[in-house]
Amino acid sequence: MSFKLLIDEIDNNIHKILDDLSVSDILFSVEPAKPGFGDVSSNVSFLLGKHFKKNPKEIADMLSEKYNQLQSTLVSNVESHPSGYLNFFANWEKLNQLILSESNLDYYGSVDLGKNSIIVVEHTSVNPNKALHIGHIRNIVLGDTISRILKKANYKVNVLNYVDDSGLQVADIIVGFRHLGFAQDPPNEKKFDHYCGDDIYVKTTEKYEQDPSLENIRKNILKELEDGTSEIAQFADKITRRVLENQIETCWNLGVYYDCLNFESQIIRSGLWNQIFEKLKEMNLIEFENNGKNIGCWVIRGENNDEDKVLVRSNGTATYIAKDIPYAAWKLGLVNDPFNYEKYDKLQPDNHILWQTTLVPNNNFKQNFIGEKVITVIDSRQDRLQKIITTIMSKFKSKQDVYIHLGYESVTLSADTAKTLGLNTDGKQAQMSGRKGLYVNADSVYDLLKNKTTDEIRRRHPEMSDFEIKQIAHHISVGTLRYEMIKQDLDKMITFDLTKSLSLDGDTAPYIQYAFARASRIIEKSTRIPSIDIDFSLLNDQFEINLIKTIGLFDMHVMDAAKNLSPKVIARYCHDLAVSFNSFYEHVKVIDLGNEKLENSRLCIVNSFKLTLEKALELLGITAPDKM
RNA sequence: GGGCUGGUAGCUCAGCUUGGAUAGAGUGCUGGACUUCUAAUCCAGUGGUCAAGGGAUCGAAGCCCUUCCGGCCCGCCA
Repeated sequence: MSFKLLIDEIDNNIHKILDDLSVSDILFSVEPAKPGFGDVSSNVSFLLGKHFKKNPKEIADMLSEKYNQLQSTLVSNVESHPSGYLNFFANWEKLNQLILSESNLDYYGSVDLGKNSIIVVEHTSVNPNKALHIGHIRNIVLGDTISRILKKANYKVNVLNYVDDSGLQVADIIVGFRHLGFAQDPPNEKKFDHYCGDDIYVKTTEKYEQDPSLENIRKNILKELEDGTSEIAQFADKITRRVLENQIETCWNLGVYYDCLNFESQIIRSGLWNQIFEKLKEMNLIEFENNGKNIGCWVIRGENNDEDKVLVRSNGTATYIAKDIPYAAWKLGLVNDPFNYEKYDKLQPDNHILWQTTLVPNNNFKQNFIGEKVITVIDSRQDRLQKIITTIMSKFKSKQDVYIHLGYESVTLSADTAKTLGLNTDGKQAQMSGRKGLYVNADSVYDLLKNKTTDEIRRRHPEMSDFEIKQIAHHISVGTLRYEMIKQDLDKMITFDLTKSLSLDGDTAPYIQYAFARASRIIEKSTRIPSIDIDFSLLNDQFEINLIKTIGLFDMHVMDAAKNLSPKVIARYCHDLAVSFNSFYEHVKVIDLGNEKLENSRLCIVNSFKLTLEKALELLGITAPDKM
């Protein structure tokens, strides 16, 4: 609680006044004010004006008069604005102290939305037959950021990555390895996932057009993958594990970690589908078609104008969507867990244990990764299928909102970037396609960013060691990439442009990180240890107050972001913090003032800013270096 | 054809969930600020029929309806 204390006080007092007027059931707002309108505003006069059929301004006059007679701790004055708004001015000497003290605590910004309940977040979920491209990164960064925010909102979060290791895309590269003569090891120490995606997958897909007999081979391989016993299946398993390892390296490099890897092949072989199939039949959620175009199939009826969806083909096999249902049910703990768990071969860089499912019996302690609620991060092209799963899950659980599909628009390539990949689009943006080789790999974007930032740092700091430069360049590159992926709303398409993505000015992570580095530098140079044992009355300059106010808004933004599953709220908050600080920095001197008390007071703000920004950036998975 | 979704400054986007003040950022362009705590910065200027039309409201970028334009989805593929 911080700025929220002021808002709560005002909210309570307005309620008291309304009680005196014998008015209830008015849902007025009490919000941080726009610049120039005090510190907090309320629209209560408009709503009350409606109630009493009076001019809002008259009501505001009456309310401000009544309010000023009340006991206030944190409000110094209330004004009625000619527009009808009620504007509150804070007692900053007191609020300064509250906010600055609070911001020094470890849990600053934490809110209790989750009440320590368990929630599953599934993201990434990429076919292990290629390297991660920039489109996958949006999913991964979104999922990771949401997980971090939910943890801050007091949820226990289980992060899952569903590895689709038995689909058609995997079959494709196996065709390449086994029938088109691709060597098992990549040339020139190329990363294995890049080799599989850039070379084998693309070229194998091209060959299908020239040689239709390959289609049959592919079909057979797909079947063997699902059975899982043949030599081919074992070979495929080796290949997909190797690709997966590379993909996970990319994720780890971006600061993304998981709790458990789930393998589609194991879900299929576990027999979970049969349990679910019976349950669907019992609950009359699916129907057997005796005639029509889907004769002989089990279907789920389409809602409003949607077509019926086939779950079980007339030959008795389950379709893609059907396979997703048992997994969704597993995540919610609606089926008996058929899995055992073992540790992933490598330790995650954050030292957090990564588990993976296995069907092989072992003596390990049984892990538990299910949740009372599930969030599945998948792009919005799957809205329709996800809606079917959402409906089924709420019926299984007899509860709404237990399964949440967090959809987002996909990442496309700008016309210029498509051109550099050999596709002329007449100035239009282009959908990425793994099949056609039309994508930008995440690793390459990272490398380009790192080269650029390394040059920049070297230019600014000729004295720095290569090791230090590389470390800083890493944080800036990861920050830049992550920030670009979440700063806009989920329903907005991201048009990725290689050149523009390398921009480090303006509304970017480096801008924010730079503000942090400036703060670090002030504290370092002052040679004093920041403390909250200061004279708060000295902090009354508009730039100081504005910065403290922004620091005080942290928890409210965390709440907003968690409630609405909207990570961009935190991105914008970090940017706001940096803007407030940069403005402060340009106008207010901190060290060498010849006034020890004032210097201590200002140093306290700088330190609070630094601590708060660090926590907020952590929610975005971004690290701010002390120098850059 | 049906469904979902977007349209706000030259460009990229906030604001819309919960209607109310002067519609905000970044970028671009123009000009200014580094012997000073790092100029990856700051300050100022420029730039808007909030896609169009209608409706309900004292009041609409926001709510309802219609239309236009863009994107995506609609297989016994995954």
